[in-house]
Amino acid sequence: MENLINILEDANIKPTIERLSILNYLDRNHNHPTASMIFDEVETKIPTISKTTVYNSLKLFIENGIVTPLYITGSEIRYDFTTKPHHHFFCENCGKIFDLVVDCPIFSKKHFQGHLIRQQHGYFRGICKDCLEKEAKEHH
Amino acid sequence: MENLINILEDANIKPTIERLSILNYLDRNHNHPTASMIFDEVETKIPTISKTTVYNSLKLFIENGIVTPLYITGSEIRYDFTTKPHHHFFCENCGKIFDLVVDCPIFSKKHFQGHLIRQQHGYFRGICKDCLEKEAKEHH
DNA sequence: TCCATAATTTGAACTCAATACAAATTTATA
DNA sequence: TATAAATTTGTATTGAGTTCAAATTATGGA
Repeated sequence: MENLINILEDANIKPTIERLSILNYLDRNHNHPTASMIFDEVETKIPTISKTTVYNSLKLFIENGIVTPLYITGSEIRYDFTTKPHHHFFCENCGKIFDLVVDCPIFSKKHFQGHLIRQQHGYFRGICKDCLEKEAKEHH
Repeated sequence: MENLINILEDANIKPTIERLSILNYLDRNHNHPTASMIFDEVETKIPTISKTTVYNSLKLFIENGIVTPLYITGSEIRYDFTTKPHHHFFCENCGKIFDLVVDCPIFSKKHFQGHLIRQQHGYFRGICKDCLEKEAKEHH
């Protein structure tokens, strides 16, 4: 938790109890949650917290580069505690989003064909390994 | 237009005047439009068309693989007349989405780390070449 | 400690893309 | 032509995300 305070302070964000709790959730859950998922869990610890605070905090985190928004499902934004760049896989069956470590030669470039690159996203859609195996078992 | 009829029939979609008009728009405009942009233009030719028909048609096109939905901006879905796989660049300044031709070694794989791949998306965010040049000119 | 100011949080109202659904219309089939 | 099926339409609804002013909390000086 001390570590999370430092992360916020390094990003010039005052570490309020709400922000810490949200960041703590993201730190413990690398499952690319929605704002609702975050709210539901944090609410059990801070019953007075509002959804607006969750959105406000996430916006702050994004603006300061410690969280990355993922536009993958098309229905809602997923939030990713920014670590090192990686790809994502979205299972159209179970809805889970997995991290994929891909050796991508374009990653890390700051300029490309004259454009300034700030963020890079690679994501795949399909059926995940787990769902494929379950399916195979059912048809046995 | 004859060509578009074939595309729909090959996808087992009855080529109604509404669907043809929507596909015709996507064929003429490779600027990754929103459903609203499509509706606004098609409405000038078919004044009775409804937004629901636009959404229904796009859904049909997607299900049959002739259109790809892009979840890039986070606020609305963009539609891409499916041709060959390519990456996208989203300019955070002007909002335009460009096609990027990238030599990507992962593209075309049908399986990856045990997952079945149906779609692959690579997109970049930043400031586009045009906006960078305008900015440079202003600061002269 | 007290007070004034600033920062943060809250909750209700609102926006808007997308969906649901039943009625109306058009098209296909017997 | 009549009946059924497919398509379109328009209204109502959903729900993630935003707006904004009031309430609360934190900060810093006297």
